[in-house]
Amino acid sequence: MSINPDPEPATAPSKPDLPDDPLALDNHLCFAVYSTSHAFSRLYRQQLARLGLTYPQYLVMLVLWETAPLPIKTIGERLMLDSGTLTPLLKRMEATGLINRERGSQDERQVLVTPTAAGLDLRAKAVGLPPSIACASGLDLDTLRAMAAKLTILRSNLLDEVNRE
Amino acid sequence: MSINPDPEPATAPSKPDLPDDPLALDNHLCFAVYSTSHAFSRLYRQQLARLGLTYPQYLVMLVLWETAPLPIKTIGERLMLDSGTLTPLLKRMEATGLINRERGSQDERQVLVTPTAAGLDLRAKAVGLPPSIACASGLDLDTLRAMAAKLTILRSNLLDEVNRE
DNA sequence: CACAAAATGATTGTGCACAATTTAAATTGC
DNA sequence: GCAATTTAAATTGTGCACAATCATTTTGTG
Repeated sequence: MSINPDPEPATAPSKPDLPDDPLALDNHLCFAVYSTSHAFSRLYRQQLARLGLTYPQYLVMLVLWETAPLPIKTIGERLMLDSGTLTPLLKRMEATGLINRERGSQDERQVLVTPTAAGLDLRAKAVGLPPSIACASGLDLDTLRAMAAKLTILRSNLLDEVNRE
Repeated sequence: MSINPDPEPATAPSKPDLPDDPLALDNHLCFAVYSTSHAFSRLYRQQLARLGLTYPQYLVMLVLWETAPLPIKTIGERLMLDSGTLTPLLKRMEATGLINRERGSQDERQVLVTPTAAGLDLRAKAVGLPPSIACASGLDLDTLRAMAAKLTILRSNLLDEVNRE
């Protein structure tokens, strides 16, 4: 980590006792990502309330609006979530009438997830969200695009390391 | 959102049916942040296992290694977490012997959190982590610093919007 | 064909996050 | 001086995340 924007002023640091401490919270990129993720989640919670969706449920709908039906496995690969997360989440979405779940006919192991008519209708109410959030971000589209691209590279590198054990 | 790096190639888009769909998952910066946060969490889970810490517990220790004792309120402001998250988390940390919790003497509402000797000793085992994670990120320090700075601005803008209702 | 290995989800258990409410203590306003 | 308000934590309830494990089905190989 060690993300300290100050080039060691040596005279008037904001934290005199920790001029360039790698263990300082503010030097942790992971915390910037973690806390920004929570900030997104809170803003989406407000915006998604009227759609009756949580943020992870919104992500599932994004995937299903692109392609459907899909097995849970594919949804999990797309969102990087496992069955321990998705099985109960999808059961809640089925209970609220947004999706249907049924075993695949040619492969009985799979559970195919399909949006209901209500789930498809929700898309029209969701189209206003991305522009609204982009506006709230206060950053221009080029900056947002550049951040997403760098984060995707970072994520890929981190996951490579995780899988290297 | 609308984070599409392609300037509308019109001829060979990677997703022919969704050339520049604002509702496409890959156009959501929030998902890049969300999934990168999970990737960090998984890598830290591996690295922190030998310290007996979860990632949020590690963040609490970072705060306490900077300043202690601290009331729960201050820890929550620093990490942007509320008492509903911190109270049980700190109780678990007390149970594992990393911190002590005691009511403040001058203000009986407060619970002051202090690292134990074991909690302070853990710092020596944690110093290797930030460089290890920075290496795993595969990005140079300037890039990491720049990302953290932009995320901090983004987070601030998002939270302003949340509090504007 | 048989049968071991792999793939797909479901289940179980732990630990965050957070909204909403409650309790108790401190502060304020009159 | 004391009721009304504010503040700090705790509690309650819901919903992710994820490791570990299990059951079922499919597939690969002799």
